[in-house]
Amino acid sequence: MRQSTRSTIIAVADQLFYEAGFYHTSFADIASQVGISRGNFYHHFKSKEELLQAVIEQRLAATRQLLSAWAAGSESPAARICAYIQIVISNRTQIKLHGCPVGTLCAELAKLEHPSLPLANRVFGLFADWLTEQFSALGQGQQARPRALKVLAWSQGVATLYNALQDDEFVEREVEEMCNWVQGLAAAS
Amino acid sequence: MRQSTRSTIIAVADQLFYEAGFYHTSFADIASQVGISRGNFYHHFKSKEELLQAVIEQRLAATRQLLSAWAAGSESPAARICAYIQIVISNRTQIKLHGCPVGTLCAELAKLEHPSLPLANRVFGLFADWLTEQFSALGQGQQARPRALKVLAWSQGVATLYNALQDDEFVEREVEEMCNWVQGLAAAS
DNA sequence: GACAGGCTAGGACAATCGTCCTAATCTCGC
DNA sequence: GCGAGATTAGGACGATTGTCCTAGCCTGTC
Repeated sequence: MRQSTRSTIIAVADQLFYEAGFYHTSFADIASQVGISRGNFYHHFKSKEELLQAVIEQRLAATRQLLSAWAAGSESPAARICAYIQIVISNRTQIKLHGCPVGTLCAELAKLEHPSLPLANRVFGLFADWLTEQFSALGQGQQARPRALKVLAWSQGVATLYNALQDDEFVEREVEEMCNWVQGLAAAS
Repeated sequence: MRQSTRSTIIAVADQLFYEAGFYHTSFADIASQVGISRGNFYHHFKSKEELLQAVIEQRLAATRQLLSAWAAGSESPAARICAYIQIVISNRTQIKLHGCPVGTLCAELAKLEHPSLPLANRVFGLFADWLTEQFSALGQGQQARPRALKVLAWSQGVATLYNALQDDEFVEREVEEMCNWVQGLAAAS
């Protein structure tokens, strides 16, 4: 049980930062959900910022693992890109309630002018680089990165609007169109 | 000078809510920028929520005025839709720093589970309805609303990613592609 | 020039925030 | 089973929050 308390704190903080925002989540909230006392925090993290860093680094690690799994699990680059696109569907319940975990955290930290903003933005970087690889493998050449960013921006926009409008058909329609577009690119190459 | 102080407070709060977020903006911040005392607030607004409502209602009024100006200023529906799309370019400096004012406020209020969230979402509704009208005038029929939401989501995604990645070329490229797509729809009808 | 009412400044208020301190408890090698 | 070090609970701290109260100022009317 050495690492357990620390990793539990990170997991709970991760979820609460997502649900309620970083700034709005207090140590009291996290402590009560973890089941530890408020003052005990500073044995594991010397500040709230250090906790945030740990949360983001855990997200980076989880994202790397997810991307590796997608890369290993799908045969074609187009199927891999569609695996990314489908995340909007598979996480729809959470996205409907709290938006995209990556986008909303980066937007909040930007407004707070928080020192960990560059670290948070690296999650976007992981997705962008991975998608760029897939579009390159699809034979898109110089167009690989622009198209990766297009897919990334598309998913952000869909998540934001889904959170606001709560329109299920909108999401399904957009996901289908986007997958069709990717498969069209694959067929043309 | 009857209404002036109240409207000054709203204008300052509007900007600060955008720059730093609603929750992170305190009465002390607003008061010091307006140049009034902190305790004097409650003569104009009986709570922070009432101030937020006034800010959102001012945004709704400003949005209606903007949309009317675009409707009056452009001949074709396609030109009107492109006027919307170009807002990402004309507001690029602010968007680069703080994201989209509409999207970031709605995302924050959703996480706070704030009672004014439905009111904030109505700003999205204004844009969605206006864009739907333009696509209808373009002869899109049943496709008008889906395409309006697509443009709305697109602008949200571009704003979010621009705020995170700070990539100027990305924005210019996306705006150009989106305008070309709209003009293509117009030519086909 | 007295008076009423809109407006303001300044501070008090309880609550909550992140942070820190200390003493008690637990765990484990010897 | 003893002692060192990791872990914990609980509370104190200064600062800040939204809110409220009160005494005074300003403006305009009779």
